[in-house]
Amino acid sequence: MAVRVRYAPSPTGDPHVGNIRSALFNWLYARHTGGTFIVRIEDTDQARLVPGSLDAILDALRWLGLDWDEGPGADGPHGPYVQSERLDIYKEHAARLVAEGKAYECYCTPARLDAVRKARQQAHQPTGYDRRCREPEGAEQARKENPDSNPVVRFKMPTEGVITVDDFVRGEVTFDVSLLDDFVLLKSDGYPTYHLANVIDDHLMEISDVMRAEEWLPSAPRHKLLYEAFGYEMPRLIHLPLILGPDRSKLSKRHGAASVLEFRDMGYLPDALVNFLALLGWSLDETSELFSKDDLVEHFTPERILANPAVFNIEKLDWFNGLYIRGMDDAALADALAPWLDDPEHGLPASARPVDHDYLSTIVPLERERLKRLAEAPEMLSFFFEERLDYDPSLLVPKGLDTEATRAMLEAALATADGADDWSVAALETAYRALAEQLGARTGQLFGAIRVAVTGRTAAPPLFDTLSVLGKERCVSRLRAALAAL
RNA sequence: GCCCCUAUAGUCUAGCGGCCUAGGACGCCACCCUUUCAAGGUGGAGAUCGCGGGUUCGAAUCCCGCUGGGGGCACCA
Repeated sequence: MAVRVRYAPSPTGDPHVGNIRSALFNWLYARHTGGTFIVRIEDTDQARLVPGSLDAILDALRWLGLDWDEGPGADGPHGPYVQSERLDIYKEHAARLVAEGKAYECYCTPARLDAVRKARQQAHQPTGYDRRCREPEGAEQARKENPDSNPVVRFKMPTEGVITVDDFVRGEVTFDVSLLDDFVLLKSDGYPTYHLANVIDDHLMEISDVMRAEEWLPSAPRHKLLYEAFGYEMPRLIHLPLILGPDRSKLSKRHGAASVLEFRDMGYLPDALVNFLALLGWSLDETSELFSKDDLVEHFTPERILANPAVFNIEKLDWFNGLYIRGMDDAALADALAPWLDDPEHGLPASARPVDHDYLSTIVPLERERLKRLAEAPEMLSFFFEERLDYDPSLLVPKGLDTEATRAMLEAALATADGADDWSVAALETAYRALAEQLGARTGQLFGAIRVAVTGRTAAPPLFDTLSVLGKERCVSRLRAALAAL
């Protein structure tokens, strides 16, 4: 049977990493099997819709390279792929269940429902609807109490017995049906609940495997009963372990960055994020952990999905990102860096923009292995571009030397620079090593002082590469400025 | 309160009855390389495999209980 899987986000907020990990696993499974990846928008909660969030979700998918075969902007045979455009379908199906005696209208008010819930909890009973409207008398009474309200449609659950659902990751999970209540299928505003819309659409869209987060496992028995009520075959269920924050609760906004778009904006590479996310709840073997997207497509199988939740460890993401940055060639990294440097808000000062691409290409080899995130570039590379350096002059004085000795050293360094006609890395190194010897200074002291003078910082790429890239003119004037500031 | 899932180092994980004196990775520490910072290399600390019972000649691996952690219990998804 052809694999047809779906990612079914609801446009109620940012595309957070837990959600997108579900999208990734579905996508990987579809691509691994040559199946179909569908994006379906579950916008059935009118109250919680967040404008712009649909675009944000689709942007996140595009950014990560998770393309869909059917869904928004990719029409297929089972559309529309937006649930708010399928309302008639859900209404018909709900009406069918009512006509068959498998569902019923309920007129109870939220206030009453709330009271029932509280009373049950206090009585140490499972919370849930008391089924008043399931009997004609109860419904009649409820209708009299609320003559103006529209009813909801509730599903008639069996009142006893157990139901076993088969989760591909966990095996058989058994629930006591008597503990489950008659859940709502159709809301009073005419929109379906998740349970109804999901079951109908998964069937109509011929979904073969439902891969979703573990938080859905408790509603699986309801879904199974719904499939049976409609006479539909149930897709295979694959529940993914949750992604947790450092405090071990479900990862959310309050843990800091949770939206995939935030990670993009912090300068993480999509492939690094994908690699990292793939390893949260899935692994291949003892040692493999470096996976390109193609590798993942080749190796991903649901058999290797774990059952236990995973804590989101941003330090490992940082490591992955550094690894992927180091894996980029000069041209690719320069291209990736340019927009960050040219960004009016977080990039280089206006006077340094736009960056010269050729110049940037010469800088890239020096900074590649120092960058963890692209967003660090403006701060890290600024001294290559700014005219005036702003730093604490006391940094110029090396350990073990005083101001006067430093001055003498920098004057000699300036003279050497001034007199140099070969500005290559090798020539510079030869000249300055000779100078250190001539001055009786340790190389660390001399080079350190020059480094601060020329970069404004104590930590920078190798000195002679830096000088060479910076060019003679800039170095000479910075050495002069340093002497003036001392 | 009721239900469900889960349990190997701080974190991600390998392990599916003997190959485990428990392997890999991030992080941490040390050393090497070295003009600084990184990167890289080498080494190290860190897990009584949550605890207690079984089953078995033999258990991290199977079973049960407990405990911890998480999730669910809406006219939200």
